[in-house]
Amino acid sequence: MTLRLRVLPFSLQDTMECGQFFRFTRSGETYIVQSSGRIFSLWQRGETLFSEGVEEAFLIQFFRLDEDLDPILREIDQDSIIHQAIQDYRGLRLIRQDPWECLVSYLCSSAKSIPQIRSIIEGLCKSSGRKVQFGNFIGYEFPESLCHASSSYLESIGAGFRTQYLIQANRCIDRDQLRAFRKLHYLEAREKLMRIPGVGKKVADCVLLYSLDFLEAFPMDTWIKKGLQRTYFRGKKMGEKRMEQYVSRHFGPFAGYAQLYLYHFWRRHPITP
DNA sequence: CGTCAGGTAGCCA
DNA sequence: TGGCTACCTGAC
Repeated sequence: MTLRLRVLPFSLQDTMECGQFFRFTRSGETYIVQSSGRIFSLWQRGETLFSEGVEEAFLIQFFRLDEDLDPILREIDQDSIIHQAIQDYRGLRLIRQDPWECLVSYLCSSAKSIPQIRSIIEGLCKSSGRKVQFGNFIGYEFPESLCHASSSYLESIGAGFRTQYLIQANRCIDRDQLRAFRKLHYLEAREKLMRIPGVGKKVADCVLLYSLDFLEAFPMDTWIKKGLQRTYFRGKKMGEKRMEQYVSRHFGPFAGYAQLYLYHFWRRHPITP
């Protein structure tokens, strides 16, 4: 059965391909997505989002469709650069990921390109064994636990030094504990996440923003750093601390959305120093 | 063959 | 706080 939803503003392509989420494959105009134990397809025509294999309520929480995007964009629209990004990618939305899947994904992300991250994650999923089919597409479910993944297996799929992060994180945290962080204040939740081996500021902020509804989190990756330095600080060297304070004050409580737009923008218009 | 990558942790000034 | 390095590994 095909589901149709009218959504405005919404850009499926930017939302899927901006780098926040890894578990999808695209064929033509259609995306096959795996998240939270589901597998479903998505495509967009004009203002209508079509979907098969998933219920409406899930899509609404997945794409945060219950959140009115326009007022948020108005609020972060504080300068000409973000203004440009908003013009270009209006409808780019934050995806609400499963916290465990999100943590594991971003633990794999350090010093890896997106295709490499995806390949590690796919390897992990294959090891969990549970095969799922959707039309002609064969996928594998995200492992609930990494207890059965040996370190030699993790290395064989290219996890490298992230192997120990995965094994130790798996030992010390689970999905329910991650969910419980929602109740905390941002800095407190961040500090607790950073006690997990392999989780520093950047990964913590990704988990907070992409899966735990902390919209003030602003993951400082190298693209964003370069972009901020070049464009907002005229090439002047800035400490990371000052940059954090700046974006938090400049963009306010929805800074995470600003990060999403700027990141996407700078990846498409690479910074050449 | 060397360098570098969407990061973290550990050590030092 | 700021700065530097090693860490696995594959890509350029």
